[in-house]
Amino acid sequence: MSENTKSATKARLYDAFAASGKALASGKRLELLDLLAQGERTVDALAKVAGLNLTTASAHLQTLKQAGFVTTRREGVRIHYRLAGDDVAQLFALLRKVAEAHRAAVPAARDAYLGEDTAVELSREELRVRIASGDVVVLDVRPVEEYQAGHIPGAISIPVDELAERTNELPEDLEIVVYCRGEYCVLAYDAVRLLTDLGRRAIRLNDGMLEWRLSELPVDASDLT
Amino acid sequence: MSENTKSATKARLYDAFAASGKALASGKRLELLDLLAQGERTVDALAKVAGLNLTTASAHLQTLKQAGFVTTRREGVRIHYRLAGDDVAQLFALLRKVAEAHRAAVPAARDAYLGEDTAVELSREELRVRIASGDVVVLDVRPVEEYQAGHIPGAISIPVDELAERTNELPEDLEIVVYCRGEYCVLAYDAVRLLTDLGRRAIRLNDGMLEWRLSELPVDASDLT
DNA sequence: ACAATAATCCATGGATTTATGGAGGATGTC
DNA sequence: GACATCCTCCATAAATCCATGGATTATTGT
Repeated sequence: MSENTKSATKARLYDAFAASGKALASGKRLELLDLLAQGERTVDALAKVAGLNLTTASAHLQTLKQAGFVTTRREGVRIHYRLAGDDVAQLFALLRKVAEAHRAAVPAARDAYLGEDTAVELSREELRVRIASGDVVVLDVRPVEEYQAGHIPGAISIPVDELAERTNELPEDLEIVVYCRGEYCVLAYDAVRLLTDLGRRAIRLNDGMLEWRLSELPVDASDLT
Repeated sequence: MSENTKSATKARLYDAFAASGKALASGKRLELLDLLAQGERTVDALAKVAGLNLTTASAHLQTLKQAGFVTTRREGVRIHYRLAGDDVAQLFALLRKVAEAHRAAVPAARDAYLGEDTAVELSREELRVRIASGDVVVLDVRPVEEYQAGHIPGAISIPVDELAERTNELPEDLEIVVYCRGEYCVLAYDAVRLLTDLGRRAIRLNDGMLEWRLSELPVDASDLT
């Protein structure tokens, strides 16, 4: 192999890796990955939740598919996208972690979005202990589909936008541990603020379903729809 | 916070992550990361090794710096770049792993570059056992600077382009275990082919220094400049 | 102060990417 | 078969990225 061919094939290999890197180079695509990490979804549903034009969403999903991050499954007239594997979720989580650790802009953007919440949080391990001892109730505030696709065993599902009128479904004497998609998901922050304002004892889980799944803790799924 | 502001701050957070993702979106930048994972280097040195115009290399390094992946240190007239942390190397390694697992183009490009080598390889654990039993010699074929920045304890340094005229430095009776930068580094492949042609018993370590470091195995460094 | 070296900054043209309408393909319903 | 639905493909204009040459800044040596 000549030196020229060699450096050309080398470039091709790095470019092949970069093709996957490119898929991580757009905020919208990361948002789609974040949603897909919760379970599979149709193009239409993803577009709506992410606030994207259908065509644009489809194009981004094609890019993710090219990168090998997602796979598709046709069911009748609609196409369901899902993550190609746990390693993809892991890569996504690590990208966020590294970015937060080394870029000042990230914590700033994070606080602007989530609210600069110094409130106490519970770690996964603490939560498991307290579930076992039975002195807490676990609340999942994600949309119902995501709860059905997989949730912490024993968790109650009340999507955050229904929470105000459904607080009566929560026992009054127990502390409420709230979680949602992951470390940067706003839903649990909002829910804790709402519950606290209503005089309930509510606390946030450190992170969310993404990290729970990645640490290989048990996950329950509903058979409904 | 209004719904509009909220979705704007949400977009800003995802875009902040994507800014780091963008740094992974170019083959040249990945090549620079790969080099930096071996130890710090000046802009000029990086440009030469990666075959880049100085200006272009500098621009790519700025991008990596913006992403938080590298930091700089000035020493007199030159500026040394280095990885911002082990987590960056980990992210890089995971990107490659995920890309290889889910994109057919990657294994193809890999074989084209490295040669479709079905030869036997040694895992890190096997190597540690055989080092302990003393029936192998470990050979580092990376450039000397990289060896000096950190190598497997006990390894001999002979850069691959000096290997042909320096084989006499290797003991004749022992099997030679060769390693270089990492899983996709061509140097050890070339070295094993060369040594085998010369009638030596040579075998490749599974991967290289990158993975050795990430698995927190002991690393030696020379004090020589 | 002056020159030399290393790296960054700036301007530019060419290639890619992104968002978005509109056309077209696949599937299911009537 | 006609039609509706969901999604992808195509064309296009705006924005961004990439490589490169020339100017500029920071540091060291004379």
